[in-house]
Amino acid sequence: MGDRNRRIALEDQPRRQRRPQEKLARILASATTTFGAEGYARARIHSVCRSAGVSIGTFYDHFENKAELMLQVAELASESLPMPDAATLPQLEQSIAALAAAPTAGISRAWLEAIQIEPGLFAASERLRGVFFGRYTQWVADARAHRRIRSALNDEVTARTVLSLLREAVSGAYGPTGQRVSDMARAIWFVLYAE
Amino acid sequence: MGDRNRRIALEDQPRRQRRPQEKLARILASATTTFGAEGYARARIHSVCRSAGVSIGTFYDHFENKAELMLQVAELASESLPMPDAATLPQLEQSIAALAAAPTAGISRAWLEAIQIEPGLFAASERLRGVFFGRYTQWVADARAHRRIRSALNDEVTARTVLSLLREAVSGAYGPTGQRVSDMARAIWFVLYAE
Amino acid sequence: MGDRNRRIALEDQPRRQRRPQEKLARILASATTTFGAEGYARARIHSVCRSAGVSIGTFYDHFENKAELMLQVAELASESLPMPDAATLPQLEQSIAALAAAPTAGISRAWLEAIQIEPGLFAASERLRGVFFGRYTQWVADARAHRRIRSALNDEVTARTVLSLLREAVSGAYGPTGQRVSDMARAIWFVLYAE
Amino acid sequence: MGDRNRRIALEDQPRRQRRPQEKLARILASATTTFGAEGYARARIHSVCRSAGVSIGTFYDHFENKAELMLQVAELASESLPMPDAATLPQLEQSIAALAAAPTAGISRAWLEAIQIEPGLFAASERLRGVFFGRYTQWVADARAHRRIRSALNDEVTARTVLSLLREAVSGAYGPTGQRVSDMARAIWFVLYAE
DNA sequence: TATGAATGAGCGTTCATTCAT
DNA sequence: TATGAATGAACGCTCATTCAT
Repeated sequence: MGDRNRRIALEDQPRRQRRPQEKLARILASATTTFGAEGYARARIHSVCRSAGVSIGTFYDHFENKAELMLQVAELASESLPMPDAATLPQLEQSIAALAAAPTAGISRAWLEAIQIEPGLFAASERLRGVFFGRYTQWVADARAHRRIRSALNDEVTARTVLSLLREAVSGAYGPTGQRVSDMARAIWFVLYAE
Repeated sequence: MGDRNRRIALEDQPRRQRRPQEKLARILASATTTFGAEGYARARIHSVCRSAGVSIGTFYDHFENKAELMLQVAELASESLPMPDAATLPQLEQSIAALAAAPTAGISRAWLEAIQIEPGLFAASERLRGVFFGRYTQWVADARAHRRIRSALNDEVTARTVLSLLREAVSGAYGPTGQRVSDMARAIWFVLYAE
Repeated sequence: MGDRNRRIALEDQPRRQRRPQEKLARILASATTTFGAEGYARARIHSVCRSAGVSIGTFYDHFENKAELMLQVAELASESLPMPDAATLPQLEQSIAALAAAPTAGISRAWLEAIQIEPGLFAASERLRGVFFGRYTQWVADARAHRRIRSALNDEVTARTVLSLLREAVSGAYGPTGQRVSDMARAIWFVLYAE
Repeated sequence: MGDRNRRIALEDQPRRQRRPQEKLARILASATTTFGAEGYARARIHSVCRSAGVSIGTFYDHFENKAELMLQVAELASESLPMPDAATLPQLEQSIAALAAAPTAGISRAWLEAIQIEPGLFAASERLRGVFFGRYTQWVADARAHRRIRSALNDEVTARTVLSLLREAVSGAYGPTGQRVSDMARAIWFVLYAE
């Protein structure tokens, strides 16, 4: 029922009623979900458009091609990605659970897939990598500074480790989400604070 | 005897007309390389067959479809995957470097991609996950037993962490391989042995 | 008076908000260039409008569709097309060079392409053909009368020949323009005046 | 009736019955007709395949893409194009009429369209141009030698003129074919032999 | 009168899979 | 048993045209 009504409702809306800005946002939101759920190659522009309530033509008014959509989705995800709160282990676990439940959860894997397929994404991938590693290295340094930790694992290696474990936590295909998140929270806690 | 000689002669030839068993092996080897390098979706059956020196028809005599090929490749990789040698950090690093250079290096990511795309692979993925986690949990336990370590991180969580970091080491898309391997070796060493 | 001044002021502006008449003229000029350069099918209404400084909506207020634009461009070109000056060979060559440099140069080929694609243009093409052939036959007759030539090639055939060679000269895809123009000027001179 | 039966007949044929060579030939024949009738851009691969009785996949086994098909069609047309017989005016007219009735008649215009659209065809167009001009210049020289003609129009310019007029004759969009062919035959005769 | 965001049919192309030989 | 030519659904993307503002 909801589905049918919704479709009718959308069709009943006059052509220009929804604001342009909103359309772009809806495309990005839809793409985030779709790329996250299906990966890059498998995600179909058609589906992204349909679930955004937007025509294919409109999509191509906003994006050059599929690769550019992926790029914008990845950049949006990277900007809006909050650093997990590592004050206590329960808080860390909660932060990661929130990350895993967010629409951006699968974007990391989709991005890894995309940069392998699309040569044009290479430069951007280098840049995003730098941004991410930099932010996480800082985050590691800050978290440890609070506790005056001197780990055997330096901040850079720890950051790379944390990123890898976060990816496992939020978009791992293996095992029930709860267990995964909990396990990875422990692991991250350990690499952060064990002396 | 003539027959035998002929067979031997044929085996000396670099391609074609070898025994069926060998064809299957060549397909699997070729698929391992191809899936590892290109990922699941991007890999083309055509390419696998060509680089195996086998016709497409022959391929479909041995495998139901692309998914089954992926499954057999994954199972072969899981069986033949040697446990890294974690006696010393340099040895661990060397083991991981060997893993990264092996043809199976990219299979893990290709598998993750495949189980997302092919619904029929779900059951197998559950099974393989069990096998892998079990083997690595045992490996962790053994490694720690040698050193009488009592880590804050239990063996199961450590195993899952190690697997995630190994994946990052061998098929991460980011950064130069040497640095990646070296960093991940340190991280794995740390989660294994820090008390 | 204020009104008048304002209008003048507006005309001084290079773009936008001029009188409707002028918009139509700008569209036609832009379309002439675009069709000439790109051909009919490849030319995009979007580009024509943008380089005319006119919105797509305004365009469709003036023209039913792409075919009608082509028609008006072709008719404008046929009306404004000056007959080459065939008093002397150098003058003929110069006239043709001017034709080749004019924005209308490529219209002939675009028109040929358009009447093949758009069934609705058939009637107009018949009419334009009559106009063209009539004018050129007259031009041939006049040119020959000046010199009291009695060619073995009658005026109608000569006109058709001249038109074909002019098309080759101004929009031939082959060879450098200068050579092409020079060669075709000679050929036209020959079919006009050889007895 | 013929049409229906034909279609059924084709469907009844087993998959591999028609010889491979024949398929390629059928594609080329179909493409020649289609490109000739519709031009390059308007011709649809789909139509070419359907009228060749071949699937799209098969088409792409034989040709890289649409541009390569056009190239092969153009080269085939250029190879098989017989030089018109210019012994007498009636024979010349008959030769041109045969050219106009041949499937290759429209290829010249389609080719001109294609090289404008496809950058990859540029090199080939230069080569084909050289071949054509060379062959026609020789043809002009031979024809004139038979009659010991010394025209005011040199052989190269004449060849270019003849090519332009032949194009007008065989694929001109204007006027009934018979008249067109007859007119152009006269014009060609004139530029060849008038002293 | 003027705008340009929105539409979607239709294009060229790919590739897993089939089956006559 | 082995082959590879053949298939066609499905993809990413274009652009003439419409219509709410």
